[in-house]
Amino acid sequence: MSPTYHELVYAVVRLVPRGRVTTYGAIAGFLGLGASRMVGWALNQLTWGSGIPAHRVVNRKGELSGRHHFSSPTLMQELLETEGVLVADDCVQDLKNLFWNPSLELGDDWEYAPTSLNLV
DNA sequence: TGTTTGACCACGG
DNA sequence: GCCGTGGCCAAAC
Repeated sequence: MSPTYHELVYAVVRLVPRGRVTTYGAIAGFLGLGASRMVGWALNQLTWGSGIPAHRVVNRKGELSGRHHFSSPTLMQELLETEGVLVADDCVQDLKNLFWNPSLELGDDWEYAPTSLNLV
């Protein structure tokens, strides 16, 4: 079964460590989607049953652009702060330091594998 | 089947 | 360094 870009995005987001954040563009570029919007759209399909830490995905400015899609507008910030990520004015502080680069951490030869979905 | 939309990004002024 | 514009690809209407 060929994975859709949703599944690719989900797999990558699940691999984001606690206390770290990544960006839509990083995921899009890493997956070679070429369209960062698709990442956001894919995450829009997420539900709390998916077990995907979507709160660790922010836009390139570090702003919590997707907070409005959570159960509560402040939930995203709460989750990040719980993981030790400083958030102020809906923006991740010290994004440059907390940024998690998929292609750098996983390597350019990383491939989607169903087993990745079993990780939490 | 064609149009619109979307949790965005890069670029130019 | 901020603002406007184009592009990007797939799903929803």
